[in-house]
Amino acid sequence: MEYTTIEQLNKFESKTVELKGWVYNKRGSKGLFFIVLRDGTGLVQCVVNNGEVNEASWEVASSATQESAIIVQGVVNKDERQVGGYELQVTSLELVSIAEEYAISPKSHGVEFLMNHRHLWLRSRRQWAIMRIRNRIIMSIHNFFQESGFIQADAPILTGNAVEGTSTLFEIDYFGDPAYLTQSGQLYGEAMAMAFGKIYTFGPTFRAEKSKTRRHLTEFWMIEPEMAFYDLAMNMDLVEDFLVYLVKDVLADCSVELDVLERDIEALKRVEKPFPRVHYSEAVDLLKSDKTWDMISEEIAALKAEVPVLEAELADNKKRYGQAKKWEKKKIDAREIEINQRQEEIKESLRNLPEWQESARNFEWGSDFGGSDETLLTRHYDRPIIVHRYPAKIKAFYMKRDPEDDRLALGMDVLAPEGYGEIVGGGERATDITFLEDQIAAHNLPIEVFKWYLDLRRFGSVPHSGFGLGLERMVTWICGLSHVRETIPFPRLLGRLHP
RNA sequence: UCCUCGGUAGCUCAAUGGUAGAGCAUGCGGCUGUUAACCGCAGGGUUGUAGGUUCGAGUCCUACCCGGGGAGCCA
Repeated sequence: MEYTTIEQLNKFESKTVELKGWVYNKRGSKGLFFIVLRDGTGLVQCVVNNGEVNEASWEVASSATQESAIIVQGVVNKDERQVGGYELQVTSLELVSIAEEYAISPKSHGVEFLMNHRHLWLRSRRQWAIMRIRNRIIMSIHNFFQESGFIQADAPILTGNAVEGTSTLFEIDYFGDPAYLTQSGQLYGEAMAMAFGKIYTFGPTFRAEKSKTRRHLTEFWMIEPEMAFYDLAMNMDLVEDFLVYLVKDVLADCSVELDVLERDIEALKRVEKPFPRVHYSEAVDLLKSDKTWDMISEEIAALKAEVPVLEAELADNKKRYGQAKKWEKKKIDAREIEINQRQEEIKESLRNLPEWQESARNFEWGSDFGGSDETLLTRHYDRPIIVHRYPAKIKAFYMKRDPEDDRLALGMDVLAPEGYGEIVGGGERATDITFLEDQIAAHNLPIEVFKWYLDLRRFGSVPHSGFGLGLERMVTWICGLSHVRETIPFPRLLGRLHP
């Protein structure tokens, strides 16, 4: 008998194995129980037959509650109908510990409830799939850079100054002096690139802005490569290769996870080189175009047409309800909830879309794109796009100017498709010390704290570039989720510090 | 900070201003191939808080508290 994990069951067909895990779900009848076992690597249905196990094992099967810990021995059978494709015919069962009444039942729950039980919610199947994909992406990130001659070099988390002077940071007391939790490893990354050539940082990042949206966390993980002797074009080539590489790995290794999440694989398969490269001015024109206006009008019309259809179904269901059998009533009730939720979604979209439409049309050259603008831009394409050369005044002080148009900075953002928006921000850095000194003054930043940074331009200044990838936003997009909060084990959000 | 939507049983949700309900979960009973199993029975409520309007408030009004979504800002 061999102890193994659910993930490895395909190597033990028709053999007897031992599994250790938790009861994910249980159903059964007088002499037969179906226990869905969860061990962290997957799920498997264990069949306990009264006639085939001893009394002690049968007692464990009858008394085990949801999330009770058990050790199961049994024969592995291939069964295509089951989750994971295998089933265990149980020969013996041992109870490790009985679980109290479990809060998260197999039915649906609201966001607040689940967030309050995040420590338990992580055991659920969707969360399992998301965390495994997160893990796969992290591994691929390291592989990509390590294979390409980068070394990982970490930037400090505690800093004495705000990097860009724009964001609101978390302030702490550092032995009597004010200090901040880092909002970016950027400047340190540049120093390390001058030391090692090509580096990447991978660590937590903190933003104290009071953003309450599906794209924001107050604590998130960022990957920031920085490369000496790279210009903007090379930087864009790198980010393109990088993202294609990550998506390919997830598609190759996480088909089960993507399936659990019901992710549209085709959308991910379209993530191929080359990504459209859209000049800021071009993006502004597209945003203000009739094409964008009409696209939204069509969407509004489609949503408006959906309302009477839903209402008709609701009325029809109500009519049938009186005479419906019990199981039909349950179906009607469930459908009613679905319809109500859909109606709320439509209402919200109908509130938002006209505003988006107006704001896109009235967009002024020189402003930064808002969340809705990014969504609208990406809807014109089937894969990520790279928007480059933004107005300098909306970008950080260290951005190099476009030699062909001084109003522009050599920055670039990658916008993910399907409405996911900005996942990468980066660009080519300024090399001229006088320019940087002027910029620091123009941004009202204290020159003293940038003394060390300016040294980088004093001793062998070279063209260099880099970017930052928001891990959680990447995972949200790859998994096709509606909110970043599910992409990190214990999300920190505005108003959320526990558990 | 501002805009917007919401708060009813442990959970998810119903309830033209007129007797607060259902499903799940829990307990008991039935069923040897179930797939969020099913069937029967039972327990379970100060409708977020405080006021107000009314013969009568879950429903209308005011204030506050908590949560969702969005703006600003950003990965």
